[in-house]
Amino acid sequence: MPDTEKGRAPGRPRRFDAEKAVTTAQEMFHAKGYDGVSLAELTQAMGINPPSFYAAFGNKRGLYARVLDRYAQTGAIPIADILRDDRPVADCLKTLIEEAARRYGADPSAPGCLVIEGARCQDRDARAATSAFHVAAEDAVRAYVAERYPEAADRVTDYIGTVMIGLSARARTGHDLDRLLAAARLAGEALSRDLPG
Amino acid sequence: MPDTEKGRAPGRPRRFDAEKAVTTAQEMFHAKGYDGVSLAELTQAMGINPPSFYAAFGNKRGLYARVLDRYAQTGAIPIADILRDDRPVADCLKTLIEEAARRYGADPSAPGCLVIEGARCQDRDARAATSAFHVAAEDAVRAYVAERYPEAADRVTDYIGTVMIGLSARARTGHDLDRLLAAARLAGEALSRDLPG
DNA sequence: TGATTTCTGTAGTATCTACTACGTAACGAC
DNA sequence: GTCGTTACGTAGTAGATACTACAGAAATCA
Repeated sequence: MPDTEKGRAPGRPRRFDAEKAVTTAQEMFHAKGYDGVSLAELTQAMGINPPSFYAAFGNKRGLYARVLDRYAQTGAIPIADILRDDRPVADCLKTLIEEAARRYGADPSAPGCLVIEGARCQDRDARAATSAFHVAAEDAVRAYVAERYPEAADRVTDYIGTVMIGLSARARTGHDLDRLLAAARLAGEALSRDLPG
Repeated sequence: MPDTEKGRAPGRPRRFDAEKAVTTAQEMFHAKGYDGVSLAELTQAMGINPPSFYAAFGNKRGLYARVLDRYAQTGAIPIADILRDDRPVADCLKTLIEEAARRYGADPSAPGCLVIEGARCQDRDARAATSAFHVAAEDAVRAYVAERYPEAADRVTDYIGTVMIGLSARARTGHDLDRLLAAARLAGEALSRDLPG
């Protein structure tokens, strides 16, 4: 059974790189949002025609799902690495929101969080797709806090979510890294008070 | 010169109440956002046809401008009343964000802040219109803080803005009043720490 | 060599969007 | 009554949207 991986499938070979196209799409969705990017823009940026697009990705939502997967692996905040069991909970949560501020403000051409901003589009399915990622991230935070502060877990998780959404939105309205970081640091003060270490 | 106010203008009288139509539009924009409401939906809800709409409001943005004006007078947070000179700054700012949480979560059919959410639509002109209101509100907060804490004004204003945007977004994703208020109260803790009274 | 499979480009589709041309109806003024 | 003015309903406009039917091209398989 040789060439199981590269045993060229029959049929005319695809002339564009689908992975590269997903990367391009990620940049566009991050820059302008799901609603702000039209299929015509996508296909033009990819250098292909609509039929090739639909053959490769199914539809706009299908491409968006692949973009979200890619973002989760390459662009999203590594929550599990930041929320450590060997350090104070409040410190780790502060690190989390400061890291969010840094990433959201790092690239002015892709401001904010792709997932958070994607949750605000008009397309139901696209919103649902982002929601899954968002819920997973929130659950991770809640479980982390609950382990040492069960009573505070819901409240703190809501607060963290509120701040991160706010930071993402402020990044999108053009606030620079310094201002985002200052706001994140101030937001962290509430955690020191609520989670005495 | 009698009847200057009610000296009926010549021509066929308008058969619909423009003010009531603005109220209807406000509810719709607040419920679904600027992009989420089409002209067809607006005219249908108003019980009129497109030509009557355009004669009365100019275009969709014109109507939105009137909605924003109305919201500023009837639905927005009375910032000037909340930020008092005879009370600690941190207390007033806490009251501000808690009042925001209350209003954003008060009506599930009109969640969040009309201005804040309007700033996230795809139409440039509509965004600019909301931006004016948003900037004015932020300037009021900044000036208030600066009077007694000049060094902290920018940072605190950014933080307040971040939290309020976050609260508005969370209201829109269905969080109830209690959760919004709890997050707002926790957010207020940072102010106590940053603005020692 | 076909036969089969898959991709590609041309050229569309229906539907939605904000917006309007036009003829008529309803008023006040005279 | 007629005139001027304004609002009205009918029926559209152009442009954008996501998406596709179809025929031909380029590969593997027999």
